[in-house]
Amino acid sequence: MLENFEIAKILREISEYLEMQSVPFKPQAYSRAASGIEEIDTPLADIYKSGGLKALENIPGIGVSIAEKIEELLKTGHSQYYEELKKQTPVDLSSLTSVEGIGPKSIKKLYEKLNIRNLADLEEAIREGKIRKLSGFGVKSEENILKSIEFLKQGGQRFVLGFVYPQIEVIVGRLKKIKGVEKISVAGSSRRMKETIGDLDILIVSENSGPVMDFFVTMPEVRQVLAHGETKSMVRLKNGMDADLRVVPKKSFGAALNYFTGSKEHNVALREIAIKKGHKLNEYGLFKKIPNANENWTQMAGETEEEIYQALGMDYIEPEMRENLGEIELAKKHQLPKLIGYGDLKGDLQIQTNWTDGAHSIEEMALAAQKIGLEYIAITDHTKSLAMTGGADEKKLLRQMAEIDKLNKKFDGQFKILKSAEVNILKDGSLDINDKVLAKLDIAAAAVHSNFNMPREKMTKRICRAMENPNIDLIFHPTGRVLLKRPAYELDIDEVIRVAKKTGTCLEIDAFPDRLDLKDIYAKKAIGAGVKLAIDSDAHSVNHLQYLRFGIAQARRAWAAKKDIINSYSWPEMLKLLKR
DNA sequence: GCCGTTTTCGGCCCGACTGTTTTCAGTCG
Repeated sequence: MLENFEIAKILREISEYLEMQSVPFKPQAYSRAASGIEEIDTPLADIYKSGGLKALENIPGIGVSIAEKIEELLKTGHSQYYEELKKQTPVDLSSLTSVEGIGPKSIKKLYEKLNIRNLADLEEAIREGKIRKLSGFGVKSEENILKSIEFLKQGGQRFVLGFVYPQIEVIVGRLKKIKGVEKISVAGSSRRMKETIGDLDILIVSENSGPVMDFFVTMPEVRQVLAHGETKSMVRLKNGMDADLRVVPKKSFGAALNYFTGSKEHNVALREIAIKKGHKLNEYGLFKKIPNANENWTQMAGETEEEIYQALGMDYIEPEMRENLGEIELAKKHQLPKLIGYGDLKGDLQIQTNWTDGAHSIEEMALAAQKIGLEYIAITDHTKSLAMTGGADEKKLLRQMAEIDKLNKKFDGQFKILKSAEVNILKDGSLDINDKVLAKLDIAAAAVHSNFNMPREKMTKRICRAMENPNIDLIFHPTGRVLLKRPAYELDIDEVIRVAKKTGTCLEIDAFPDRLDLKDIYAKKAIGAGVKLAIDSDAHSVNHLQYLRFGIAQARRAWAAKKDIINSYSWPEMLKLLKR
């Protein structure tokens, strides 16, 4: 049975094929349907089973025709319509569209003129100088395509943590329930909450590993079994990610967890400390020599990580900090910062609604935020120069403010909606909303959404000029990167941090999984300079609020304490921290 | 192909940028 993401992917490809043929309006319809499907947590198969075609049509963006195509996909695993389209242009759409600057029309031309079907074909054609001869392409296009392919290659087979996290939780949750599984934990970069991960490592303690392993290799997510043993199994999942499961003895669980969590650099440093003390640290435990017994070791610690760190003479180090960037020295001196916790946020300062490109109303977003325990949100719809989103002009912003006043009355102090905006920073650093209206907002944020290819100095000046505006409290996603897709624009981050400090402007950690912007090391720099940060979901729908977790993780990787994050304060206290 | 506190038919996010062109197609957000 096809899963939601697989069906969404097919609909999205249909949209791109229709785009190739310049079919009007249908591409957007298919693309919207795909987005609608990505928004829902219930499997389409279940929706269809319980309510048939009618239930499918209730999903936003899905009508009679697309519902029938989903029905066909669920029943047969195929779509005639999709396959007809694919036959006309049999190319690897998802990889080709991931090249920056290449869209459906170019893909069609490249296939028809040069028989290019995938990235390898494309790269070869460029090396042979064939692309520049096509009308509409030139030397510059070749250079840009090549640059983008190189960037994609560097990403390799990595996955954005936040996007695969739900699947990880399902797998771990299921394993946890198996009889005889005493302990379970993810390890590796997923436990350190790195922004992207290469594979998934899971450790368990169980007296009887056979049935656990059997279960693991036959999970519905598994595409291929790479190894299936008593203590270790490896599978490749349908999404292309590898997952390893190891069974370890109870007395070694902490040591194994420490070893497989890494980072490698952190582990090497720990092992050196052990050696200096005359001990030995490996994935089975921390051992000391038995006097007078040649090469005989006895275990000092290993069942938990805490006892290992303690035995090495230091405080427990949170996984997010284990990069050997000074955390070990602090742990020895008992001076580790108390990191902001996963439940410490009281508000969310970047929320999009259906006033622009969000999926839900202001009230729906507020209720969803309240449900996950937040006390306030700021509504930050796009502004007018971002035309594609229906960005707000001054008039529309004022209308929205009135609407928010009404809603706040309705919430009657139980929840607070703050008036804000994601104001667009124009090419010269000026803003597309006038100061008079900006001053009326509770909090205003600014961000760059266009002209990414500016020289470093110009881009730095542009952002700094926005920060000099007394009405701008916060800069959203300050470096503009999109993980595995687009690098950050050229920017002097030290200068941006300096001006942020000088002007009292806050910087954001955008928690959206493929942004995580500022990234950990920049956020750490900002905190070090005394700049306050905000952790925001950048939610475009109620489901996105859960992404806050990944922003908090990034902040923890940046050694942030609660006091460094403005939205860990109640809203009246938070407003007092702003420069306005 | 979808959708309706402007509509069950007639609209659909649209302006800027890039690199190719000599006035514009394609892509992006």
